[in-house]
Amino acid sequence: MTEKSTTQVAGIRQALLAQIASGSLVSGAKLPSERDLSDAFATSRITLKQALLRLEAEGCIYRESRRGWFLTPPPLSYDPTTKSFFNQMVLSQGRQPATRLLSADPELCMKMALPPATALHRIRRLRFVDGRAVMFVEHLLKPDLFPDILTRDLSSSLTTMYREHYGIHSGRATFDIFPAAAYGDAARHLTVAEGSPLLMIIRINYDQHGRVIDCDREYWRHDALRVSVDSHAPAIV
Amino acid sequence: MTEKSTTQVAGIRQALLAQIASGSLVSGAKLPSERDLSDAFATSRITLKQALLRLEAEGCIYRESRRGWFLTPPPLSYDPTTKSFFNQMVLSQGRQPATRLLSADPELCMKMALPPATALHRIRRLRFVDGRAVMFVEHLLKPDLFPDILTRDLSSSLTTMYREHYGIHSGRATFDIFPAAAYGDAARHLTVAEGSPLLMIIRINYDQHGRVIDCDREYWRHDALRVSVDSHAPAIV
DNA sequence: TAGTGGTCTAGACCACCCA
DNA sequence: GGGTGGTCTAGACCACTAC
Repeated sequence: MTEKSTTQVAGIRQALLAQIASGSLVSGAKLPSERDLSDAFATSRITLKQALLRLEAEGCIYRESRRGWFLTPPPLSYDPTTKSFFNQMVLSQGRQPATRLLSADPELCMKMALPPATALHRIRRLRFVDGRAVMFVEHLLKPDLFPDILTRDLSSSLTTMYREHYGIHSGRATFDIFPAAAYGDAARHLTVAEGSPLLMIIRINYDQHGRVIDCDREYWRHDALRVSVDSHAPAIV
Repeated sequence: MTEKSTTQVAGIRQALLAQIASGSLVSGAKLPSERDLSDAFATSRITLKQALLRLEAEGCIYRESRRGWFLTPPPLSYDPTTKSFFNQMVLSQGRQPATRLLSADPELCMKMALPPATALHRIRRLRFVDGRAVMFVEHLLKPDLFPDILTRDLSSSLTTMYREHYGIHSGRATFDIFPAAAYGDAARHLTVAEGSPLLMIIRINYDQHGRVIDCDREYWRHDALRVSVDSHAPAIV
């Protein structure tokens, strides 16, 4: 309104947005290379990249490290107040979920609200929507609740396994949701550049008796979801 | 873990983090200028700036446009399921809230789930915590519910005014929370660079009868809050 | 091996803030 | 008016991907 997009970066951003809106690029499509784009806009690669970084921050495009830039698919809707977890949530929105097990180890860990150096199991998984890696997750479990779990098939639903093999039902959960940045393993597995913005969700699950079951640390591509919450009136309902 | 911080940017980031952790910089303190820092690390200003941008993405530091870089104060905790709004929320966490009215106009607007070109009131405000501008908000009201509201003191709590002057009580609300980027007025009022990451919250408020009261579009500095949700088990299960 | 993005240099000018 | 961050240039080499 006040700024009439006088800078080059803003102008390039607008031009790319127009191309996207015109439908010449479709969801998931790959953009031309940075060098080709900087030639096309008669600017330096750094300036062109700044425009791409802005569009990335807006969630219009994303990159896979060293592979290129792509149009972002529509985001998932994530409602923490429902008990629908990943597979069910993705399927109910007409998308295709997949999960890859990365590692599963016993580990000393000082996270969660537990005595220091409590022995925990750490399961790390990568979750996909329509073939795109959107979430890297670490599950931290209390081993005494889940004997032999590390020998089972850990690429399927953990919630279902808790219920069917261990008689543990998910009840309450608490969520902490905040923007963060990608580093190390999370960045590599999400094929995201170091320092890219992420949306982090830390979730603590409780069973039907109010005991802590496990803690999930979810690293989401920042453009992959919208969190939707409906605060029902506390009345009769 | 796998990456041993081989890049300059990663090394500078680590060094700055160490300085911050050592307490040589305190919350709210201003960092040295980019030129001084790039001299100190014997690198170019662009490279140094990339390290600052990463720390910004992590929420460790923030900038005020053309004024410099500062240490980020602790974030607020934001619970959408409570009915505690801005002033109350900030005070309850031992911080100091403030609000500045930016504008209040009638406007044709096609947002919310309303017939197109519905006449609405648009109130724009800037909200502060401990003197730092953390949220730019647009309130869109249905004018027939709030006669003469544009003539009142709009820098105080709207919720209280709804209740005391119009007999309208807030009931249910829905929230849509997602990362976005700063542009135009939002960027300028938050003294944030164009394209900086934001956390956006779109909130629709309903009254005690289930009617839409208003719609808030909140643009938060991405490092200023954590969203906390407790999904209570739905009754007996 | 060719092409991609990731990183980096050593400068430059401009717009704005503050004393 | 001096210092700040915001923007921009015209190159360069490296690490990795895809073929």
